[in-house]
Amino acid sequence: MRATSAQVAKLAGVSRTTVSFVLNDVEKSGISQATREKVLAAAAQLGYEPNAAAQSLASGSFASIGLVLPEIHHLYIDSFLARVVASVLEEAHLNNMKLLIESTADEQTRGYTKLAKGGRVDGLIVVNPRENDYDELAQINQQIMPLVVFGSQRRSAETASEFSTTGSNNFINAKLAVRHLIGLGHARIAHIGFASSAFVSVNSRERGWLSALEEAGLSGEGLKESAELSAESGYEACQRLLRGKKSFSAIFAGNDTVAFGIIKALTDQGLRIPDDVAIVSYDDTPLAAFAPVPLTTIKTFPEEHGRKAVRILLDHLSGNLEPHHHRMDSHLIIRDSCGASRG
Amino acid sequence: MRATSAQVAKLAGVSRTTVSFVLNDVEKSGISQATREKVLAAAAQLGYEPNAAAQSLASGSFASIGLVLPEIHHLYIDSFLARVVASVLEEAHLNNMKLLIESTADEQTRGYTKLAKGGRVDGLIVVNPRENDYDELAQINQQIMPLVVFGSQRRSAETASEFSTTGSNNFINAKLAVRHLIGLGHARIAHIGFASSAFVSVNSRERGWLSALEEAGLSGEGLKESAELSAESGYEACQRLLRGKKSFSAIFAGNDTVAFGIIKALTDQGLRIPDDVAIVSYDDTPLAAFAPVPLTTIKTFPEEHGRKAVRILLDHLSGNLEPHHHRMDSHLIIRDSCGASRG
DNA sequence: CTGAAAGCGCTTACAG
DNA sequence: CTGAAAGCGCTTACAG
Repeated sequence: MRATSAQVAKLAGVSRTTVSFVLNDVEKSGISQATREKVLAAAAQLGYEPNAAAQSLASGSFASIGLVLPEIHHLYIDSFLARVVASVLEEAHLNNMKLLIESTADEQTRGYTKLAKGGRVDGLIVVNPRENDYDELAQINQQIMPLVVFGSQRRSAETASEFSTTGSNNFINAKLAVRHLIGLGHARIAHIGFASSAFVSVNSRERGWLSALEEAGLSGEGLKESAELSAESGYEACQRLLRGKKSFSAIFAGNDTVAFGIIKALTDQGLRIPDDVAIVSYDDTPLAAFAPVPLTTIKTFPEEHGRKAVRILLDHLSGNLEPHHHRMDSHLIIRDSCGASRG
Repeated sequence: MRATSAQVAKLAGVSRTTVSFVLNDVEKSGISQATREKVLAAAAQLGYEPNAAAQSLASGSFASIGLVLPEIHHLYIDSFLARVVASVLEEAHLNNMKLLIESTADEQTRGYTKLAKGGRVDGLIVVNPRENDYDELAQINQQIMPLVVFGSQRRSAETASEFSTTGSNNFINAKLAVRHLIGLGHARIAHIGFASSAFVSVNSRERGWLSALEEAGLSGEGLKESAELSAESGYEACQRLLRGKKSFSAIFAGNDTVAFGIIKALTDQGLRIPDDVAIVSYDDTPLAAFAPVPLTTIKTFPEEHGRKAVRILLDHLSGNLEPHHHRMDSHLIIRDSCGASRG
């Protein structure tokens, strides 16, 4: 069987206390260098690794964080989430934390609370929750464990301070994208959301689109469709738009993946991009530059936000409970799909 | 603070034993329906969730599996890994197992053993390991905990039985892809691997390419390049190929992501696909059909393999230690990039 | 059908 | 500088 700390103690000729102190680098317990080396040697000789369950139970900490993904289905399709997972994982490991991936499959009760209590984690990072989830999340943050929301913020400033958030400002960025199209002379600008607008990130982008239009005295009436994450669904949403009564000369795509479908739908229809329809999208995923028409898109920084979410969470875990809101300036990457590059 | 089983027991007027039996649905302990309901009610009233660390320590099981990714960097770039993560997660949750994501960043000592011992998991799924890792993996499987390797198998049949594996047969599939090109009349077929050939999956595809060539009396001499996962790296690898002395009329791309870069490199050079250069690639990622030239590609089933890996692992965990090797027939999805569809 | 008690392998005041 | 001992919150034979 596996070695225990008692065996290490015996082999080293010390107590289990000393073994624990040495292996955990406890500062104030001035263990002599000689003792320290004996313990280390004994541990190495036995291939000792502490039992994580016993450690957690005794210390009250799991040394783990939970990453909660909205619909695991998203991971299949969109590279955005994968980048979040990867960056959170890296940063967690850098800080000697394990990472558990959770998802909230259940439709009615999202089950965040159960996750928090039974999740063998010390804190939670919740990616792109729904508007409806916010109360439960705030309660968890207050009563159970610290929590950072990735990818969306609450609308009202008043309640925004309940828990920490990181992520791009969807509203402002969407506005930036649509203003760019307006600046290029477009007046009929459609929008295809990348998922249900129950997701805060989705409806924030939609509101940004609308807000930019209104600012310019334009209307989005009849020019909105929703996709369901995949390029296929973007293709279909664009077809619905084409079949609609309203004409349009530009599309603000909810994200790059959906934009791939939009490009194909337009092309199949014989329309040229950007000549007949200009496109601006969102995310700057790794393939955006390799699309059939290289995508003009909002570059966000999911990796940065992911790492920052971990750091904020660790800060909370170490006692600083002041909520923190991390934003980074996104910007538009101009490629071919918007038509701007041709002067 | 959080409720404990003692509090639930007290509120329900029973012992902690009974609470444990009811909450864990222990079969043979014929708890009366009345008692059962009392316990459930008390647990619900207190919002009781068992402490996972205590459960693990007492039961000796973590109810968790570890998913070990080769280089976490891959996740940033290639959608293939994301599909594996998603499917493994789904299947794990279906079986009430938690999922920890691990990675093996360290170059020299991969650290699988440490992961296994300190990983608070009951078993491991290891994705695309390197050839060098196999001995350590076999040892873990034998001495520490069951383990399933995803995405590659050992070359020799003799040692293949040491641990279970799932994944597509890279060698055979690569051969299939290259034979298809040969069948279309191509005689100078280049290959661009998607990563270092230290990865078993990479060098298996390369061997498949070579084997198909040799079978047809062709040579691959001077026609091999390696990318590093990204579309950009595929672009550059293709440029190197174009600068080389050997001419070629077709490319077998190591995966779809790399193929996106290859398409752009060829197009930028004024070459037409498939007229001047035909392409067949590997994976059938969600965007393969939306590439500038829709990709003819090997369709594998990462989600199926991911789910199967979990099921095999659970089977091992429940005592059946017979190694299992799961393969599925892959096939070629014909789209435009190979030229076959134009008859 | 149910309870008292040992035990899982650590950590951590506390005492020396 | 180091050790004896309590305790973390469960599970699980065992006894009744």
